[in-house]
Order: sequence, then C-alpha cells, then structure tokens
Amino acid sequence: MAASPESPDILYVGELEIRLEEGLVLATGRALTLSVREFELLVAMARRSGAIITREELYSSVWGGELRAGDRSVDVYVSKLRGKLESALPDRRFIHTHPGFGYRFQPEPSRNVHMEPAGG
Amino acid sequence: MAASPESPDILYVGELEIRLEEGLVLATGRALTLSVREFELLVAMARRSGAIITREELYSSVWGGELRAGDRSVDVYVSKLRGKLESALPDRRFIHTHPGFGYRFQPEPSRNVHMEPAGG
DNA sequence: GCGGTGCTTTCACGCTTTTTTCACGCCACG
DNA sequence: CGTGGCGTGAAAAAAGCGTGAAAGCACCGC
Repeated sequence: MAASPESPDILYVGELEIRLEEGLVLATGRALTLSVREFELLVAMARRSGAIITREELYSSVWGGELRAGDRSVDVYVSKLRGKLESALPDRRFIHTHPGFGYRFQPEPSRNVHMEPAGG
Repeated sequence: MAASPESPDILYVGELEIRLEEGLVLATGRALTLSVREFELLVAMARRSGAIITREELYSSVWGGELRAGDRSVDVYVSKLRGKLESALPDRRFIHTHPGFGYRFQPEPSRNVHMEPAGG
C-alpha cells in the first residue's frame, strides 16, 4: 500500500462534494440525506473512484470483517445509494456494475452507452 | 529479488492498460466492460504477447483442466474479445489467427495490410 | 409501558448477463 | 469436390444482480 501524503477532509467526485468529517454530501450544492451505511459506502467507493472494487473490499471497509457467502448487504446498499444519487443527479450515473468483478464508481453521463460492442 | 521475476500489477500492450488486480481494462484511458472469461483470456494472451499460443494452453490457463475434443469455447471467446477490442480500438488488430497452431496476441495496425515484419 | 419512526439485516423473486453448447457457413488446401 | 480448421449467431443453461418487502433493533415522545 502506498502511503498517501495526506487524508483530505473533503472528496470531490463529479458534482458531488463529500465532507468526511461532517458526514455530509452535497450534490451541486444541495444536501443529500444519507444513512450511516449509505454514507460510508459512498466514501469507500469515492475514495477509489475509477477502479473496480469487489464486494469483499466494500464489505470489509464499510461493515468490517469478512463478507459471508450469500450476504447481499452490499448489493442492497448499492441499490439504495443509486436511488438517492439518481434522484439528486438524474443526468449522471456514478455506480457501474461489472458482473463477476464488483462495482466501479465514476461519474458518467447517464444515457451514454459505455464502450459496448456494436449493437449493444 | 534476483531469482524470480516479479509479476506486475499492470500490463501494457499497445494502448491497452490491463489492471490485473482489479479486473479492469482501459483502452486509451476508457474502461472496457469485459466479462470474467473475456478478461482472463485477454490476460493469458497479453502475458505472452507476440508468441503463438495454442488453444490447449489458453483453455488450461483460463478454464483450467484439459480442452476436450470438439470444445469451441476458446474460439467463441476469442471472437467476443475481438469484437470488444475492435469496437474500442478500431484501428488496431490484436488477435491474430495462425491456422493449425493457435492465436498470437500483438498490436498491429488494423488495415488489411498483409505484411510480415520481415520480407514480404 | 406503548406505539411510532427510521435504519439495518435478511429473504425471496424475477430479470439480466454470462457461460456453454450447437450448428451453419466460409475458406484454404489437396 | 471433400475435408479440416475456423468465425460467429443463436439457443439453452447457469450465474449474477436489482430490489421490494418483511423482520429485527434502537431511539423517542407520550
């Protein structure tokens, strides 16, 4: 693991501003109402924005401990978080599923087709 | 570390960046959406870029076990991978067929120039 | 104590994507 | 032509995922 030079107080990803100390998230200046789990999940993903993060990693960094087989907590909270992000920023897509791998957090236009094979 | 070559975290082949730990592939910076099999096939080929790899080798390193007679899995996934690479990088050709031998992974201009490096 | 409220965990159903398998057709070669 | 090798669309089977809702808890005002 690389030693990060400093831990910032605020993360900026797309039009999101995540205030770590306060537990507050602003979307284009407007506050989102997130629960503790939702907030920590968002932070865990935003910290590694652009990378694919496995459910195991997300679970251990948000819930602590090992993800047990069959535990769908991560999926459920990803779904909740998506709902809130989507209603705050309908034109953005932040959470991308990579089946078999995990999730990737990255702001992209919501209609955009990624880079699918032709016809997708 | 004299004895064994370290295994890198990231492979670079042409304009592809293959992040092994994450299961993520970037083509000129943009994320490709690959399935698990597609990704592992790409990795198996990229690791031996420039060499001809037989179907047996590819099968055993991606699927594990022996390739059964008549099993076309490798061909099918080579085709899928070609499709995605081609739509991401239309000007490149990565996967070359050597009939009777196997496949060779190497970035080349996609034009139908039929020239070998030596002679021609 | 009691019912109400909000968060978390768990369960289950159905849809989507991936993987496997099958089959048809093209191509090079003898 | 006949044959081996290969590309690839599509059906069938399997795995993965999204999500509504039930159930368990903690907290709060009455």
